[in-house]
Amino acid sequence: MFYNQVGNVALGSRLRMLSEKITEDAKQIYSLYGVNLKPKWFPVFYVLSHSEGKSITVIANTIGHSHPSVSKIVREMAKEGIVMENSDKDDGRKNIVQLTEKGKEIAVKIEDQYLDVNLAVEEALAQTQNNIWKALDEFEFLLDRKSLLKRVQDQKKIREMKNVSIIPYENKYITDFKQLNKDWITKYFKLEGADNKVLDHPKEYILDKGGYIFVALYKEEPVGVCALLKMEHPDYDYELGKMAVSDKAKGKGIGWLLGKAVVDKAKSLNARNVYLESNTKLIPAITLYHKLGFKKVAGQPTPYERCNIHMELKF
Amino acid sequence: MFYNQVGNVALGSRLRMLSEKITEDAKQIYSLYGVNLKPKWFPVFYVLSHSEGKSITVIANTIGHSHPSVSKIVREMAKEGIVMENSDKDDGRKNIVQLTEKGKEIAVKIEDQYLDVNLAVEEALAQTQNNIWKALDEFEFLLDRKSLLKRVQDQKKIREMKNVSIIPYENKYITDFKQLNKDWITKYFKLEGADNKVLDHPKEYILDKGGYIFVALYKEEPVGVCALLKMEHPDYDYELGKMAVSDKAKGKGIGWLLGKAVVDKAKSLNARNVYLESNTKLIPAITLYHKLGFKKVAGQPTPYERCNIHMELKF
DNA sequence: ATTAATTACGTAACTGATTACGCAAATATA
DNA sequence: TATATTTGCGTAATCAGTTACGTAATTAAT
Repeated sequence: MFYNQVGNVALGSRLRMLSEKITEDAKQIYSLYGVNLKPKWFPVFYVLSHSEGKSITVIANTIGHSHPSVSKIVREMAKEGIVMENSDKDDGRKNIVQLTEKGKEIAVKIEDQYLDVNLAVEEALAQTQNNIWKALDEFEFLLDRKSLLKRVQDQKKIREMKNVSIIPYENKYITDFKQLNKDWITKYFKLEGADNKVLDHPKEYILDKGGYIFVALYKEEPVGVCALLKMEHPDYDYELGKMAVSDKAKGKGIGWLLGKAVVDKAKSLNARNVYLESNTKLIPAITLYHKLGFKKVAGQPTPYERCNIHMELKF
Repeated sequence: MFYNQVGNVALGSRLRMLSEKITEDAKQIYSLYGVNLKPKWFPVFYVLSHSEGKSITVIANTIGHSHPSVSKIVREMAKEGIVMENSDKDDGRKNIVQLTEKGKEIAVKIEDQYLDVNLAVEEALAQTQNNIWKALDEFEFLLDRKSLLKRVQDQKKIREMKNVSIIPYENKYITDFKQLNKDWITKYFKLEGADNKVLDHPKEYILDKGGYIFVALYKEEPVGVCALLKMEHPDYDYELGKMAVSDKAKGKGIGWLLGKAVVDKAKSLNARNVYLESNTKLIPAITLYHKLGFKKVAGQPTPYERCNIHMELKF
């Protein structure tokens, strides 16, 4: 069968098809019992047969339909004399729907049908290994906790992370190092003197001073950079800085991989800690730093105007 | 949740709702991958990406849609430049659809999406006790073997049989005995002299001669009758006759219960066999006699014109 | 006490499927 | 070879739901 071959991508279509098949039979089942109800009326009818009048939106919410859907169904049922509509005395907007005498007669007649359908389905399900009701319950529970979309997004990220490699800086990446940083800085702030100095001469200002730079490649193309800078400070040994990830490569976990590489490097150098400066406007960056284990600390003097938050990761 | 409360009657609705939820997410998943496909196009797209051109009906049959549905989908996809249509050289009626270059590019792009969706769903399903795919397989298999309608019908019959009681004839049923028989005879044939004799005087012509009559009550109301008549014949001991079931009580297994009662009575009387006469036009009756164990035999002389088949049950 | 926001619900338009129907091409039959 | 039947597929109408939007009634805020 086609849907077994296609795989999980087509679960939606398959569910719809089974649903149609069942509804088709349902139509005939109603006529079998001489009950003049359309299958689509059933959820509304059921709600009303267990209560003394409910408003349109209340019905819609309990059965999980939109209110126009209920509105239409109620009108059809009213035409058949199964329900009657009255506006609420206290709230003129509300349309209170309840079963007529005829409707109540149907409610009695239909009891046998409930019994038979329940037994028929139960008997069938008893023969299965995987109970479809329970399967639906479980699957809906899982989707409630985390939507299909989110699950696929996560899977995408995991797969794409495999195409990302973090390598040590080489001189050929000098323009990428500058451009990637320039891009994000100018997007949110403006380039400062200190930026130009470091971005134009990474060797002199970072590497030669005992620092390190990492480059993230996505399918061999440089899409992110991050530096570990040596600090001359009594309390701090290293600083994480110049982290930049290209916009088109966002959402692949590249920032996390770069941060991890820098932190791991610092650890391997027996650093006591890593320090960093950022701006609270950069919410995704701050979130990332938290994930990496950084905590907010009181500020240090900094040459950068844009900096308004200071963080530290203690080993 | 509503649908758990309602029970099996609403399985169709519930499946549809989950299907909608999934399709909703699917829409966003496509855009996540920059693939310009509507979810509803997917089955058609999938078929085409695995073949070199197929006709509308062939696609419709493989994906289990109606052909107008495929026709519309193809037109939409053609408008987007994803597929192209050409009429078949050998058969001018056929519209052969295949992917364009653009379509093939999408087919490549979408591969990653297949992978991610599959893994995402599989990961979710791994956490369930009742696998929804397997549940669907099993349930569809069961429905293929016996439709939901048939299952409910059977259940209805079983329940209604419980409301049927088979009791010995009493004089107060004399009009029912006559009317029920008259109804079916005049519906298919015409009343004969022999009929009137027996129907007007059951005591004289049946009971006093060593025969028996049974009455079927449905909810205390007489809805069927059947007689076991003593025969004066070297080969046959008893005859099953005057079986009648009211139209409004058909499909409740009443005929079977009456037949069973008569046959059991004959057995308890140490009869060697039971004989009967009928007409091949009465297909449900003949089927019932077969179910009770009667077999066709060569005819005996009979006072009834309508009789064209003779059957015997040997103990 | 106004004014603004929210709520209830009806109408209209849209969506993704279906069945019904009709025409033309191909195939079977007399 | 002419006619009847079957097949392929497009168009139209329908169905069961949706979203979008407008209006009136109620409730909240100034």
